Amino acid sequence: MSLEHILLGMLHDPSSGYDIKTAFSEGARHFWSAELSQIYPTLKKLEKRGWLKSRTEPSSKGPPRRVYRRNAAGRRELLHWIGAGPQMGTERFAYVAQLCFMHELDNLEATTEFMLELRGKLSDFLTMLLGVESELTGRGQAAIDSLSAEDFHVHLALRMGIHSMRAKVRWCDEALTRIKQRQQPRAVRPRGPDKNPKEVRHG
Amino acid sequence: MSLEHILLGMLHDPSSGYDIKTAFSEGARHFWSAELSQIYPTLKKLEKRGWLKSRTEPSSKGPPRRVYRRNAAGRRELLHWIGAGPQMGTERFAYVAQLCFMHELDNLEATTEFMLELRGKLSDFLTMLLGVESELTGRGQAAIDSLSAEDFHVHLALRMGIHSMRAKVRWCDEALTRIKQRQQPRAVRPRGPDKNPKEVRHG
DNA sequence: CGACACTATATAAGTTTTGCTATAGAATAC
DNA sequence: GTATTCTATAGCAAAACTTATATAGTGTCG
Repeated sequence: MSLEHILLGMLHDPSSGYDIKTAFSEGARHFWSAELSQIYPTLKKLEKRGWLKSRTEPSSKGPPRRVYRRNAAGRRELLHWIGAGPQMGTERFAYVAQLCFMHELDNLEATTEFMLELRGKLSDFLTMLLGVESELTGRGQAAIDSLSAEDFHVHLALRMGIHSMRAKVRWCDEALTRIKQRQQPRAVRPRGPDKNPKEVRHG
Repeated sequence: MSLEHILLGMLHDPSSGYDIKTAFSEGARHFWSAELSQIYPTLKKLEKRGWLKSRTEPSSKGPPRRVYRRNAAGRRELLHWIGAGPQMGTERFAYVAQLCFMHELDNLEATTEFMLELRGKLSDFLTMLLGVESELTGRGQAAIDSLSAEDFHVHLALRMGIHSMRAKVRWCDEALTRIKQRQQPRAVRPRGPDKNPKEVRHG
């Protein structure tokens, strides 16, 4: 189970279930996410297994917090997990399946609208990730060089989300171009080698 | 539930649970996947709900096949799903979490090894996707222009996987470069504006 | 002909994840 | 002063998903 190990990894610094949920809503969102109703029982399970220790802390702004922290056994388990090599889970993208099936609509306008909406969402996500990056590395290459070992690795991880989102936004643009091209199949091809075109309008 | 709708989408052409599993193992793998033990009960559920019809067919190489096909009600449900706009599920990448936590190891050699192994796996996946693409569009732009509406949309979907995988392979390369840079922090920066370097080895 | 691999369907058992609901103190808005 | 929102924990039901196992016909290799 990956969530168990991800919690172990996050609990180097002590934090509550609520803190972890907050982390998933912010920077960590590009690689994992979980609901509170999954986080709380998992924390309990990990403590029962002897990988975490908890204590209650008074809170200035709400009910008392139960703060968990990883112990030596938990660290051993974490190292075992990351030592087992990259874990490749199944990637699932419902929107790609939706796109696949849009041929049933028999007009490309719906596909265009779909891709535009998707582009907006992906682009918003990219913007968020770039914001997280500039918080981390703000002042250019010099700041990147002086990151702590932890932030260096977090930054590497963040770069994956940025590369991936940028690629997906570009994919949307490519798709929109292909759709336009298909809607006007008789248009001139830019800089084609054919000097005697036969399919051009208004030749 | 997405799997239900994905099965509805795939069952324009009649096929068995086994056929669908095969599709998930091949081209469709870059956007969804499911086990037989999840596919069979879902097909039954969809038939009970009146969205699919099934019949048994004799098979030349094994026990009789139960072949499902979407009906008009199933098509309506599918169109409703794709009309609701892009469904953005939670993306989960255990390997990015693993990378995040590798700072605990206090040496970058493990990180290098990890990224190299990951690069290999991602690159293999990319190769597979490019193979599927060339089966679909083999003979260049002309072949792309003459795709059926269905294959056109499938190709758009496939391009997402290709863009995304390519970006991830590039991310691995970038990460490996950053790691090297960090291991030799005193090396000359290429084409820097500083004409009087102070931190360069061997002058 | 027996072992093995492949095609095909099916179910049981268990895990993982989501969604909804309840409780409750503290801060903020109207 | 009441309503809403934020912080914080907890439990339950249902959905989604995985792993393991069972059955059975068919072809093939030795």
